[in-house]
Amino acid sequence: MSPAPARSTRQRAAVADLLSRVDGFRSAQELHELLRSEGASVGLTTVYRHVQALAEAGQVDVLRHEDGEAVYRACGTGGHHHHLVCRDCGRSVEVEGPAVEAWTDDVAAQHGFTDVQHTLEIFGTCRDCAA
Amino acid sequence: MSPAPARSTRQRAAVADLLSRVDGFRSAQELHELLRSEGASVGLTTVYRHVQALAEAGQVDVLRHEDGEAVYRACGTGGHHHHLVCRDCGRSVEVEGPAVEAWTDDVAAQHGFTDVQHTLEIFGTCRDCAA
DNA sequence: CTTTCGATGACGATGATTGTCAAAGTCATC
DNA sequence: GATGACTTTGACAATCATCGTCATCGAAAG
Repeated sequence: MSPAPARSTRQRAAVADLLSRVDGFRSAQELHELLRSEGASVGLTTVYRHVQALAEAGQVDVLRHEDGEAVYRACGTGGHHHHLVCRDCGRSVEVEGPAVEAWTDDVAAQHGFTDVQHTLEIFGTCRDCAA
Repeated sequence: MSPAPARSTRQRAAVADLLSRVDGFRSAQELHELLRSEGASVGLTTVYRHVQALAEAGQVDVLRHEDGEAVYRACGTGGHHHHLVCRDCGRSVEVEGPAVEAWTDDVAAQHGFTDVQHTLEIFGTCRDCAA
């Protein structure tokens, strides 16, 4: 198999750049809107493709709103972490919880589960949105 | 406002009963399939309605697969708890983590977030499915 | 039994996501 | 700078879960 070249295109750069500038979780549709409003015309399909590629590459984190819509965010830390997300504005804080990691592995092992992963997200209303 | 009558119908009973017999998370579509295969004909729309009503009433738990599909399960414990879910067969174990609850509230408070909730699910492969 | 009104379900509508494929762009090479 | 091979793009159609509609059915009360 070929090592996947990954060409640099205007669209790829635009999506990656936008994600790095926004400090909250956004849906593909929202990102598409933002790009258009900034004058950078990128097809919706392309936004989906890049956002998913970045997610698979581990460069952005994905989670789901209550309604199931996928939202994306570029995170500073490359390692494993969780999020404290404002349910109003989408702004989020990256948090780590070593104790939680250990606990989940423990629980899984106790019940004979292997190949363990977990999801942990905290939702709330941030100070600004509480106004 | 009226106190919501909630009539007892064959369909309502069938959905509730099925959920109580199945020990794993199932999607509305899967539940609909199961009901049909058991001979109990219930409309898909009706399955959706009951499953959501039960979820709002706190009688079943909801979570989302990776692909965003909602899956439901009737849980024994009424209180707040989390799940250890087999990603192959959907079977799940209810677990509690008092330490985690405290930690999430703590973290949220530190960052000025209020009205806090959280989701925590552990995915793995159960012993049976590891074969 | 009859009336009343919520419950049902076939069907269409919605909305996010994915598949398709011709046209345009990128990169290595000449 | 031009060329060719191969990738990426994006308009559009297709999927798929889920929700809205509304005529019809059935449970419960009188």
